This record gives sequence, structure tokens and C-alpha cells, in this order.
Amino acid sequence: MTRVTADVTFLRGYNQARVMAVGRTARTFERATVVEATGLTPQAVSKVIARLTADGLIRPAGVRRPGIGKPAVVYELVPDSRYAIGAHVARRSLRLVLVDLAGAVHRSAVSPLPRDFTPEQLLDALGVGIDTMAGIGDLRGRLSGLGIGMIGPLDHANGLVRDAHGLRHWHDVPLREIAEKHLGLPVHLDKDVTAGITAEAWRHGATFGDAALIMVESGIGGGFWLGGAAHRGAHTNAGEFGHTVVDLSGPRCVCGRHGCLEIVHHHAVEAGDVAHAARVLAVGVVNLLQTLDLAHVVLAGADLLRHPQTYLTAVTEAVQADARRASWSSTTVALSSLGADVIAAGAAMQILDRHYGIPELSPI
Amino acid sequence: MTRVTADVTFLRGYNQARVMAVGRTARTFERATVVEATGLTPQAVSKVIARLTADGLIRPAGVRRPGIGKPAVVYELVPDSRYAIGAHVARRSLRLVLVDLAGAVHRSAVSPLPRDFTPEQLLDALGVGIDTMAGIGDLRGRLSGLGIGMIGPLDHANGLVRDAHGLRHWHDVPLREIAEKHLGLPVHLDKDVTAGITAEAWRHGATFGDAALIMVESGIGGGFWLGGAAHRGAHTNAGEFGHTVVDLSGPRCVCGRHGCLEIVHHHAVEAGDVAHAARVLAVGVVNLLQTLDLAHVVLAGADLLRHPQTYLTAVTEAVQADARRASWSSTTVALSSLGADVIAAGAAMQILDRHYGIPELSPI
DNA sequence: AAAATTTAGCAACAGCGTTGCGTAATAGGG
DNA sequence: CCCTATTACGCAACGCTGTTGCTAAATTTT
Repeated sequence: MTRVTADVTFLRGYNQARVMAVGRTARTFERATVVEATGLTPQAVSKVIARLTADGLIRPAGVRRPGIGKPAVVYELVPDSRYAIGAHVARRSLRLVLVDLAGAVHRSAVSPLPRDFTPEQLLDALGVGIDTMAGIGDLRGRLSGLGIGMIGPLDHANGLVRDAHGLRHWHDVPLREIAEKHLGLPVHLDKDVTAGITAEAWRHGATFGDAALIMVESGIGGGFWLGGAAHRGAHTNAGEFGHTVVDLSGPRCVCGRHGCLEIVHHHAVEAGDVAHAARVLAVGVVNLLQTLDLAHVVLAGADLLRHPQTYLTAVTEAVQADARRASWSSTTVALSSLGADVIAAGAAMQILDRHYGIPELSPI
Repeated sequence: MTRVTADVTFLRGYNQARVMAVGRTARTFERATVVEATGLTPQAVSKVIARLTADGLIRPAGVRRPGIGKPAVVYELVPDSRYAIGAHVARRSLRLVLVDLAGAVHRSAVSPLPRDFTPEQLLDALGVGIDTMAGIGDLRGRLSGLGIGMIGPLDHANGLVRDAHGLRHWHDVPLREIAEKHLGLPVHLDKDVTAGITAEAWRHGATFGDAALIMVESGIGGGFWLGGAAHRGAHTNAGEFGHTVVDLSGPRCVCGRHGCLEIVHHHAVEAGDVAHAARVLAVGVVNLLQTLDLAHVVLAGADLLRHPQTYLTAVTEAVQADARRASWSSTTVALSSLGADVIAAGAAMQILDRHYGIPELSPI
């Protein structure tokens, strides 16, 4: 995800990232696997593999004898060669996870945050949590950085928290900069839902198509993975999916409009009818499918995961009932495989993605 | 937009496309302009410019004397060095346009199509129209191809019309293949709204951010430009924006759901209340902004352009009233500068984009 | 033991942007 | 008029990428 000009160093990073994506997705792989996946020549793949092996990111893991002929060398990712820490900053709690290069969550811890916590209080909590996690296995040397997934609005490109909703002390806080200084680690700041969908994409590898993470947790948000990358929108503000109107004559929402998905859903929950709430959410999900034509829908969030089966059933049925879905069409619906860790884990993977993912070509 | 592996030929195409984008956006440019825009070294830009000049795509256009020092050579795009033809295939009509390399529309013509026309009838109409357009200026040698923008569902990657809505003879028709054979030209097939947003993006250049084209014309559709490329979704079916539910207790739509934006809007139009219809559409547009955080909204479509000011006002007001839009946030709302030609022109530009746009790296 | 088959890799190569440095073209000052 | 500073341009060598051509290694089959 590092920004580079379009010179040969881009090719280097790009093709290395492709091989890493193969290694992350498949338990083991060999040269021919990568050749097929990338379209590169075998010789080029050999060179890439040699570079990654020298860096300790992958390693040989035996040979495969395909019957006749010289055996093929089998490679595997070295999961514990690099780690990243992810933080999910919510209104009252901080969740930290330790993630390895393969995307596996090694540790997970939740600690409370003071009501209306300040940037300083968050930094202190982060410092304590990171020291605990990184200290145990002495990972300092292999720690790539800290990813922070947080409620918005924020400015991901400049690492700025614009105006975190419901938090008084968070107006135009340059969180990335002060966290990097305070913690001595590279820091990546992003919206919570964007971090979440990155987790799903990173674990699924390069074949992961257009997808959304639907998160129900003190509000309803959506994280999007479109065209092989996170979609953040023009001002890092994409995903306010809960504030789309689904009922023109519905109750007034905190955002000022009437009949937002979030308020309609909330009323159903308050009335004790979770099944109805789930069906309301499902209407919103199908709206997304109609608009964006997604291949995957992932469900997450504390409030949703209290009734996982109810929501999964409602959304799956609504998606299948959508008459426009023909034989050539399909959308998978699933609960997040990472559960409550998905935001924090995704934030961590954004750090790994910066180093070992597809480099971004500099824009404009 | 050609697919290549990540080798040095990609760099060549990528940087050439960047320079072409500069030339298309600015009337004239010089080496320093491109250096700033691309991050390349001046020497590298010189090489790219030399290649493009040799191909006749750009040419010197005088010098600029910046006071002291050697004058800088000024370059310009050669608009009439390449042309493409775009077709907008609707249910009852075929619109053809001739577009030059700069994105300017030179000719535009509409002809009726028979009710329930067959693929053969469309091919004949295309053949006649193209001969007329290309024959006038003897453009055969400079014609890059034909772009077709059409109602879906269709499969853009394979050039297949899946099941054109409301047309009986269009089930799994390999339109791209048979058109290429019949017309002897490269053909690109895409959904109408996707072609439309490509027109806007192609004319605005590399600085064009995330955007949507809202089209009201026998239904409501949306074309999306996200992250510097058209967003088509997992099955080339993105943009069925008219079939998102905005009124849970609304009337039943042809798609089977209740309270779709399209049916609610349609009822308002039938009742003669265009202003109300425009406000309904505006609710849908703000829903899109909440979800996708767009920088630009472009309004188009025959039914909308019958009351351009009504719709423009309603959407602009709704976007501005959206309380979440803060000082750092902004979204432009505009009518399509190409009017009724936008779909056909965009289809033509997709052909030009294939040759002279940013090459796509091969996926998976 | 020889042939066939599959995989791996060395060496030379083409092509990209980069770097170092010389050259051309202008304005201003002595 | 000449010299200098300034700005733009481009040749030549270079480093790096993936590619191509070919040889070598390791295995099974005959």
C-alpha cells in the first residue's frame, strides 16, 4: 500500500505482494502455483521467491513429487516473521489484538476507556496494552506497526480524527502523528468499518471480490472492498450506511432525516422484535446489492452477534429472494470469521498491507 | 485499460496514459507540468513525450518564455488523431456519436429501433450508422473502435448480453463477438450508466474523484466511478439504484419489493408533481452519499433533463442540507455537460480508454 | 542403463525510469 | 559586446525489472 511512482520498484513491490497473497491464502504453494496466479514467467517467480526467502517472509517446506520428473519445491509463509498490533477504539472500550503475517489473531484483550476519554488517555492505554502484548514474546524487532480502527469522521490520508461522533475531545486531532511519536511505531488510522472489511479481504486473498462488512454496534455502518481495495470515499467518510433512508414516513433520526435504516432498526430492537430488526437490516443489505453488486456480505458487530443466527437467516433469505439474482449471479452471506476482533484485526492487517500488500501508485 | 502482467510494458503504458490524461484535461501542457503530475523525472517525461509525439497523439504547440532561461516547449493533444464511435442502445432507439481523442463529440445521431428488435436488426442499424459517420471525414484509419452502452443485465468482461430488461430476443447474446465480426472494429460492451460515468471521468481527467451518474430514463440507474475506475460490481450489475427501497410501506415495484425509489418517484411524476419526484430522487442521492461519500454527482437521463432545473435544485438542496457535511467535506452536483449524448459518448471513450487509458493489471 | 519428463536456475538481453553531466537558449549586468 | 546566471533539454551510462534461451538436476518409466 506504499505510494510509489510507476518505475521498476513498483513492479518489484507489486509482484512480491502477489506472491505474498498466494502464500497467505494457501497453506503451501510452489513456483507453478504462483506462475499461474500472476502470469509471470517461472524464472521471474524464482527471483521473487528468492528475495522473499532472503527477507525471511517465506521459506521452503519440503518438496512435492508429481510422479515423473524433478520434484517441485514447496514453500510456505512464515507467519511469525512479522507481527502487527491492531486497536479498535470504541466509545467506552479499547480492544487490542496481535496479528501475525498470515492474518491469524494471537492475542486479544479488551480494556475499558473512561467516559469521554481524551487523546492522552487513549495514548496511555495504547502504550500499556502494546507493551504487554509485544513484551510477552519479545516481538519488538518483528513488529511492523499499529493500526487503529475508529469511529469517524476522520481523514485517513492525513491521519486526522475530524470529529469522532459522540466524543467531546476529538476535534481535528492528528492522532497518527502523535501516536507515532508517543509509541515509536508506524501507525495507520482508519475508520472502524474500513478496517473490518480489510480483515476479511486480507484473509481471503486476491480472489476476494467486491464485498461489504455490515456492522451493527451502537449504530449501523458498512465497510466496503471494491475493485481490490478498500473504498473510503472522497473524505474517508464512506460507510454511513445506517443513515440511508428506507422509510420516507419513518421516525426522525438523530441525523435529522426521517426513516434512516438505523432508527427503524433501533425501534424494532427496542420493541423486542429482533427478527423484524434483522429483516429491516436485510432490506438495507439488498439495497446495497442492487447498488453495488457485491460478491460477499459479511455480518459483524456486537449487537448483531448477540443474535447471529437471526440476522444471518434474515439477510440470507432476503438476498436469495431478490428476484434479480439469476443463475449467473451470486452473493455469499456470512458472519465474520473473526467475531468481535474483526475491526482490531483489520486495523493490524492494514499495517501489514502497507508493507507487504499491493503498492499504490501515486495519484494525480 | 488493456490487461497486462506487471512487467516493464505496464510502466510504459501507465506513464503514457498519465501524460495523455494531462493533455486531455489541460488545453496545453509542457514537460514540467507532467513532471509535477506524475512524479517522474524530467528525463523520463521527455522519453514518454517523444514516444507519444512519434505516434501522432500529441504535438509541439509553440514555446513559453518564462522570462529568463531557455524557453519551454509547449505541447498539445492532437484531438483528430484518433476517433471512436459510441452507441447508446435503448429500448426503442439507437444513438450514435463520434468522439475524438480529446473527448469532444463531433457528430450525434438518433435513429429508431423496431419494437423488440433482434441482435441482427441492431447490427444492421449499427453498420449503417457507422458507415455514415466514419465515411464523411474518411476516418477509417483513425477509428479505434465502437463502444456500446446498453441496458443490462450483461457481462462486460465477456461481452455478453445476459438478459436485456424488456427485450425478448436478448438472452445470452455474445454481442461483442458478433459485432466485432460484423463491423470489423474492436467493440466494447458495457452497461449504459457505466459508460455514462466514464464520459464524465474521461473529460475531467485524473483529478476526478469518486462520483456517480444518476440517470432517470425509463427507470432510475446509477453509474459509479470509484477509486479512479468504473465500478461494475461482481457481475457487471452495479447501478440498479432505482431498486433500492426508500419507503418500507410504499407501493409494490415491478421488481417485487415494496417502496423502491423508482416506483415512488414514478408515482410522483404520474401525479404531476415533478418537484416532489425530484425530492424523492434527492433522498436516494443523499443515501448514496452517506454510503459511498462521493465527490461528484452528475444528473442525466431524458426524463430528468425535461426538468433540469427542478432536479438540480432539489438534489443540490438535499445534499447541502445533509447535516453531516462539514467544512472539510463537499460534493458537487451538476447536470451532465454532454446532455443526451452522455451514454453514447462514454461508450466511445471506453474504447479510447482501452487504448490510451491506464492499463489494468491482470487480476487474480 | 537409457530415455522421457518435470523442475530449477544461470547468463544474456530488452526495456523501463534514473542519474550525471554537457549543451542550448534566453535575460540581465558590466 | 561579452560574461554570467538561469532555465530547459537530452545524450550516455546505469541499475533494476521481467524475459528468453539454454543447460543442469532429479526423478520415473522403459
